[in-house]
Amino acid sequence: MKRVFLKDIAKDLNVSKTTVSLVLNNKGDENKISQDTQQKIIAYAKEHSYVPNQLARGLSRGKSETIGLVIPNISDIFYARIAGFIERKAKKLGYTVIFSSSYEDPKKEGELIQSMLNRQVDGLIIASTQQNREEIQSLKADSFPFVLIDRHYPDSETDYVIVDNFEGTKKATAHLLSLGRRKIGFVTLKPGLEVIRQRLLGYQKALEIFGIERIDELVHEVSRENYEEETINGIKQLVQFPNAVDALVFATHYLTAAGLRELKRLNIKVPQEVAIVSFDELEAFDLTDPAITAVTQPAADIGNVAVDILMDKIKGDVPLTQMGRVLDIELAIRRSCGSV
Amino acid sequence: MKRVFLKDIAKDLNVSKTTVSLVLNNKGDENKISQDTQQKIIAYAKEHSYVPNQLARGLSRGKSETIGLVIPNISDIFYARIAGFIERKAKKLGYTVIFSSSYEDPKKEGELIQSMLNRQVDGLIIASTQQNREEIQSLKADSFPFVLIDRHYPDSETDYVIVDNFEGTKKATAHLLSLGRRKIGFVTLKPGLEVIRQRLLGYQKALEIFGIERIDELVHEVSRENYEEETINGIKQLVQFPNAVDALVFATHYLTAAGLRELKRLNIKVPQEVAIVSFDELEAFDLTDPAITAVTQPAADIGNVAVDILMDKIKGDVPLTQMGRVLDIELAIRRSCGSV
DNA sequence: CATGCTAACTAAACCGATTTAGTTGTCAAT
DNA sequence: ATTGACAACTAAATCGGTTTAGTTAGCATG
Repeated sequence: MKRVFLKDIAKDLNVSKTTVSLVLNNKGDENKISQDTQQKIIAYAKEHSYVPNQLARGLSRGKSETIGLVIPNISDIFYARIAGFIERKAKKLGYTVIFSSSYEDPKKEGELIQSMLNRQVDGLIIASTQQNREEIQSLKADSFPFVLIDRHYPDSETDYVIVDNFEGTKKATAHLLSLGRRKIGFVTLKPGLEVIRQRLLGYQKALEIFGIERIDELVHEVSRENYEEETINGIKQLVQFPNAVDALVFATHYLTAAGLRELKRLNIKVPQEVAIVSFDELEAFDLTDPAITAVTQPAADIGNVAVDILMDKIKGDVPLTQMGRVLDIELAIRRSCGSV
Repeated sequence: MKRVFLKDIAKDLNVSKTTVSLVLNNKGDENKISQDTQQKIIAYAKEHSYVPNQLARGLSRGKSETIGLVIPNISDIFYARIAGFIERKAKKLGYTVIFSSSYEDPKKEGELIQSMLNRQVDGLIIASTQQNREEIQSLKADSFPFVLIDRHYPDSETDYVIVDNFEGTKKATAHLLSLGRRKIGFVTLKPGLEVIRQRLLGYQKALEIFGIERIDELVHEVSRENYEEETINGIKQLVQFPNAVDALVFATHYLTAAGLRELKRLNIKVPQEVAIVSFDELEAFDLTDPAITAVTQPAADIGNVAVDILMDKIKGDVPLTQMGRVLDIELAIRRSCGSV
């Protein structure tokens, strides 16, 4: 079956391209194209299964019905889940999603954003490395529609959808404290991301509330590139005199997995000797030994709300106001914290 | 900073659009544009950070430097991982990836493929619902570049990259048999997918090799939509007289997770009373209680090989021959099968 | 001095749509 | 018979590139 174009339909039906275009875009009535002609065109289009070339349409309309998704890593289940919700909702609204992973490289992130702009995306959803203020500011200056998710620039006024990271680790840590744990370690990433800073602050806040002295040595920071090895080393230190912990809070799901692996290797009983809580989770955290208490993030909401806001921006319905949405997290209490 | 176009560069430098286009596409030398002019143009482009509009370029060249990825579900860690590898490799080669999830709906899958074609993707990578032979055949008939992954149409000659599903469950089941288990159940999806059929056949083959009689009641098939509840019911039946199993093979990672959850709820000791093996895995399967023995799939290879083949097709280097690649799986032996 | 070559460029068509600014024909009202 | 209104269309510009098929000027050659 040969592909047909507007031109072909026009020629075959002895009408102009304009007429065909108007009819097929449902603007026949408002442009007073006769019912007769409309029927003819629609029938012909259906029969030859005409579909417009999106590149041509995009070029001439200046919109591509595409949104770009820039995330740290599509293979991370957290982002994969969000991507799923974004795609589903976007598709429902007639948009296609193109995505790229930055792997936390700010330079790459910048290139990805540029590349998406060249592809004329109508809007962007970005989980930023947070080292690209310039880029983001310039999007804003051009009033290009975009929404930040998961991570935002606290002192730049942009639209964003994030979770309450501070509250997350605060709640997690407080839960351990309320169960009587007193030497609580925190395994986290080296500073750089605001989300990570917030998680540290939440941990510290909980200690403060319970009147527990902060011991810097109990916070172990690992690099993203080499987190497995460094987490292993961290655990080894944290379970030993003089700062042997009785509980650990992990700042991400993969740190938790790496940490628990090492705790098992060391034959340390969880939660009896060391209780643990994870910020964010993997799918089988309810099946691990022990099941892992975790701060759960509302991936569906993040995705859906982000698309909602972005669509408002694209449609231009909303004024200039920037909307920040901070979603609540929940603590899924399982066995690893020692409370069950 | 205002966006500049070819036209602007041409006007400002008093040359033609043609010249600018040729130079910026590295065709200056072969078209005898003087070094002088070339320098000027390149410098100007760099200074004003010119980047071509990909829609326009795509429209006029008939290529979009985009590849489409159609998978059942981006939120499934298996596909998310593959997507990550595909994206990384494609990006390296200058391609952008657009993706869509079919959620196993053949009709939707067909629409997604069409929609991607309208967007002028240069090629497609598809993990098909396998209910769209027509669609796939027509791609082939048009000699449109595409590669099937994970699932293929066995009797259609297309390019594909799959894993050896048959061998996977055969190996898994044989392992259980070699450990002395004799009443082995199989929890799987209702028929429909060739991969699922292959997994069933592999399970049956292992039984045959060991001279064990097949008992139909030991195969429990669940629907995708309601797999959790149906798996729970299945487990309840499979651990009871008269067909109480001493081992279970699960056909997918999520069936395994649901199954293990129920086994725990029923207080059945794994692997002592019932050993289990999973086809495919979740990230924390080495941390579960007990750690789950699983057939592991080479996501990186699937993604990379698929892109390799697709690029060959797009470049047109290769003749018409269709290439099928069946990748080996491995059995990651952990505690749930009772051998450690 | 006409001819041919080549280096260095360019005009204009084209990709496949959308959209602006008309045009044409019919009919009713004056 | 003229005017105006309106229904039913359409020609051509436009989006921002790529590419084909030239053109022009300068120089060497017989």
